Amino acid sequence: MQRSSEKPLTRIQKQNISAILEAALEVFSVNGFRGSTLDQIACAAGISKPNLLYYFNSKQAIHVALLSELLDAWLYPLRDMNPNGDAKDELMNYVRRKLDLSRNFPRESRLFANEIVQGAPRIDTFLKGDLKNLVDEKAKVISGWMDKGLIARFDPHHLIFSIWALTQHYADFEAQTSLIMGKDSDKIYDDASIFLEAIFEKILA
Amino acid sequence: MQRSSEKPLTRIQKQNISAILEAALEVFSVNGFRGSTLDQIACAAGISKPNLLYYFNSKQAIHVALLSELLDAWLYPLRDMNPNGDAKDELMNYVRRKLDLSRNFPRESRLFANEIVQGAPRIDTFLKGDLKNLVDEKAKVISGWMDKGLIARFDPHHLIFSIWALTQHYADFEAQTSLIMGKDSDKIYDDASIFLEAIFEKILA
DNA sequence: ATCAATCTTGACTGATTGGTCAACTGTGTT
DNA sequence: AACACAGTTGACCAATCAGTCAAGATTGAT
Repeated sequence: MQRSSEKPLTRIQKQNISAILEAALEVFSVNGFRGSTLDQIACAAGISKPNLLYYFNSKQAIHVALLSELLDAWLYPLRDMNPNGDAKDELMNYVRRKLDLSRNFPRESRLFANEIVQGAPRIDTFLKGDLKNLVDEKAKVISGWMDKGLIARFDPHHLIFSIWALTQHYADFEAQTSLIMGKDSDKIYDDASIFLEAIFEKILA
Repeated sequence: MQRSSEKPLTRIQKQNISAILEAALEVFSVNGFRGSTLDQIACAAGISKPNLLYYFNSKQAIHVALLSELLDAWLYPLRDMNPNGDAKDELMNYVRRKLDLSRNFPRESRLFANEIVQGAPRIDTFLKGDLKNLVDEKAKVISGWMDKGLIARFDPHHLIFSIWALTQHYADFEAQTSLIMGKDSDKIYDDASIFLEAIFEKILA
């Protein structure tokens, strides 16, 4: 089956493809690409391995499909930052939305983290293309806000990186934080939300 | 060969073991545990695979040896934080030392990150044992500083997490930051150092 | 020089895994 | 009912990989 064709999907196709992607996300985000097997994914999706390969031609094809789905959602909150909005509100809102993304989609965050930690072999064109452009653009916006004295002056790129680092940490390193805190991650996110709100309030002031 | 015996190591043993660990660090930190092969490690170490297995009984044994080496170095800067020192200096110093660790030992940081992202299967006893104890102890120290009004009040655990997140990000996500900034990572670390210095100055005030 | 212990490796093995294929079944359209 | 096509799978294959083994090479103490 060629997933590139333009025919509308049948009921069974929709159902199986989404089951496969859900299963693959679960498996890839825990074991990484090389550490995951098609049998695991097929089993988790409730179908046979040949049937899985009927919908996706290769293991890589599944991985690519997952990553491209993810990258859109990933960019959205930053893209949505409004240059004409209130500087501090826009940034605080970005922090909140990014933390919500970690809370609600930790597997996606870990899938992405796995990919970057290992040198981003499959998404470097995305990183130095779409992502770089967007970040450069928003860094300029933030820099403009700093020029007007609406928020404190810092390197805007590193300010963006710090938001990423602080919010993703709770998803990517959840195993660590929850073992150290001895709490389930939902309560940790509640505290994290208060903490991040407070420090960014001070940073931006 | 049993690595548990107490005999002193020969010249050849020292040489080969350190070559193996160096090679394994390089390979594991890029490919993860399951993504790395003994052939890769043996080749990088300049020896044959059976010879590698003469020094370490299994792939896991190499991994465990690397991780335990790493965990000591990992704890050191936090353990070294002096309860009787100047609160702000001690914390700023911890940030600096942690960033230096990322700059000078990015492979170790990525090895650790790989392990945590995948749920910390092999080091959870360390996390909820030694690490938790140390973090709890230092959180109390920080909390004491906050009580005395020496630094601003926050959840001390999350303050520690934020230092980890911000400093490790530059090692673990180096692929991302260097592609977006279009600079080599050494220059990025110079800017990161200035940025982190500035924001923690504001956070702690 | 000898000899025992250490060190080294080519050639294997058994298990796992990504992917194929031919044959079979289910679906929906006429 | 009949038929074309979508969907499904057991059995298989070739490649890869962790780990073994027996035989040979090196080392260093005497």
